[in-house]
Amino acid sequence: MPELPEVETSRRGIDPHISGRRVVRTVVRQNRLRWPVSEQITTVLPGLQITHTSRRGKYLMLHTDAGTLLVHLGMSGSLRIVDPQEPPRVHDHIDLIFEHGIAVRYHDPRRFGAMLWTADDPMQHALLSHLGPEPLSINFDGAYLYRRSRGRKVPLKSFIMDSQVVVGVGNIYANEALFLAGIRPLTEAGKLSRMRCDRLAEQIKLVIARAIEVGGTTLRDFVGGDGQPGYFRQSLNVYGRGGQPCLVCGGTLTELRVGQRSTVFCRRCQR
DNA sequence: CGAGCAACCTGCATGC
DNA sequence: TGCATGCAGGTTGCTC
Repeated sequence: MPELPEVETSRRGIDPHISGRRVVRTVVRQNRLRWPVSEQITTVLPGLQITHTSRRGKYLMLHTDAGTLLVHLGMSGSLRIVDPQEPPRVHDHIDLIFEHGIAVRYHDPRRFGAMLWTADDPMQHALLSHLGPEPLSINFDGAYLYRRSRGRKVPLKSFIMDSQVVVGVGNIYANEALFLAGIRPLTEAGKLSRMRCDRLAEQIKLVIARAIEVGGTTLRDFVGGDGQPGYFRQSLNVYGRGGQPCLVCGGTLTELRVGQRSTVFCRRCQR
C-alpha cells in the first residue's frame, strides 16, 4: 500500500495516540524484516517518551530524547492502534506498547519493511542522507527537475521514481503524474524540455497532495493499508487500467514494463 | 559514474 | 480441487 501519501496518513493517524507518551514495553515476534529489527527497540526504547513524529520520504520517524525509531512500511506494511491485549494476527510482527494502554502494532506480510534505531541525527542515517527533496517542498520544482535530468538517459518514469531525485513518487503516482502532465513514460529523462519539467513537477505535487487529503479523511484513526477500502483508487486515471478506455479520449490505454514496473499510459493524451 | 536487473518475502489471481 | 505461474504499492545492491 504505502506510497508517500499512505505513509503520511499513517503518521497522522498514530501521532495523536503516541506523541508525548511513554513506551513501556515492546514485543518483537518476528525480527526478520528487510534488515534485522534493531535490538535497541527492546533494550533502549522501553521507558522513553515519544516526543514527536515526523516523516522523510517514505520513512516514518518516532523521536525520543535518546534516539529515533525509523519505520519503513515496505510494500505491504501497515500500522494500527490496538488494545495490547488483542491477540496478534498473522504477520503482526511488532508491538510498541504505551503507558496509557494502547499499542502501535506493525503488520507486514512480505516483510520488506524496516524498523531501525538510530541514536544520532536521523537525517545523517545512510538510508536518509542521500534522499532527494520532498515533492511538496519549494525545493522541488521544474527548474530542479530540469537541472537533475540533464544527461540522464533513463526513462522519465524511472527517473522520477528514483528517491535520490525526489522522494515519495512510487509506481502509482508516477503513472498518474505522467498522465496528468501529458508525457510518455519512456521519454528520455535528459530530453525533457524546461516547460515540460514545470508541468511534470506541478502534477507530481498535485497528485500527491490530493492523495494525502483523501487518505487523511478516509483513514482517520490510523493505518494505511490492509483491509481498508481503496480510497484513492476511484480517482486513478491509468494505474491498473491497462487495456481499458482512457477516461479523457476513450482510446485504449497501453500497458508495458518500464524498469520491471507495470506502466500504463495513453498514446493519444501523452506525448 | 549510469543503467539494468535480481533479490528480499507472502498472498492472491489466473490458467491448466 | 490442486498446482504452477506470474504479479503486487519499495528499495538495495549487484553486474556490466
